[in-house]
Amino acid sequence: MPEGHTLHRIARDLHAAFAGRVVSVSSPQGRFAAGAALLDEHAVVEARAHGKHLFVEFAGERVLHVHLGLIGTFTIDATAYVGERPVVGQVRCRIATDDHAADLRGPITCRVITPDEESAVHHKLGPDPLRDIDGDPAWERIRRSRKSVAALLMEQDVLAGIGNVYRCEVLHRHRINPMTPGERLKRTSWELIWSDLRRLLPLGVATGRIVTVAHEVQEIESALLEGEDVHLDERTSYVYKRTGQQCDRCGSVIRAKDVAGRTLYWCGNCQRRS
DNA sequence: TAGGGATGGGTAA
DNA sequence: TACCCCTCCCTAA
Repeated sequence: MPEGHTLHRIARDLHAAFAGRVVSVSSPQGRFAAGAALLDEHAVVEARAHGKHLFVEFAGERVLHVHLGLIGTFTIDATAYVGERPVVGQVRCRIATDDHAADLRGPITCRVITPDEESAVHHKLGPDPLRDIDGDPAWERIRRSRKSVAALLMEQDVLAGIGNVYRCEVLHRHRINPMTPGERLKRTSWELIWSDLRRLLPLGVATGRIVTVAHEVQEIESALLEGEDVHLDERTSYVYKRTGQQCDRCGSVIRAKDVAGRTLYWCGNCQRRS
């Protein structure tokens, strides 16, 4: 679930449900009881995301900082009735009003921080395609590194919000060899990557899914332009989790390799650009 | 129906 | 490098 688009979508939904409202905050599971007590019966000012980090600002200079990790989820639902909503599973934190309930499960980070501490988190993150127009700070890091572009795209202090799916897919979309060292990546290649991520991530926010295949990208973009609801039943990718299948573009067999503990998928035949 | 792997990343060893 | 968070989805039976 959680690459950057997921967190921005959650921030958007939390903001719509709770901004300007006094909320109840609890920890049904118990592990966040002390933090919840600091936020309970305070007003939500704003919810925002930077990369995979989520911040919910409350009145009184208190900020809820959440990172979902690999398995965390944060669901926001309109409640059909007033009152206590049944707790299902291990709910670390619940934010609720009379008409909405948001349940956080399985996060790697859930803590209350100060605005200064939030600034420190932002400071450690690279530019986020959903938040920043200028990607050059990432390029300055990449062009000085001997690590592969595949590794660099995953480093959150280089570029914030990109995970394994977007990195594999964006490199395939532009025929870039994932093993190219950052210092040998062409500036034009970087510009293609950055502008493409700026295009693709908002589609992820809008649909709640990672969309990278051209005909789906176009379908969703035109639907959004028309203000229509977007409906996608098929889950497709060019290379992600397609080991052994044929590359749509050249017919070669898609390969997989563990790169720094994560599975990189790519086509060794048509991804040759640097 | 059970079991394993993953769209992450910090910390301990 | 191993473990943890303990969810969700997919596959094998």
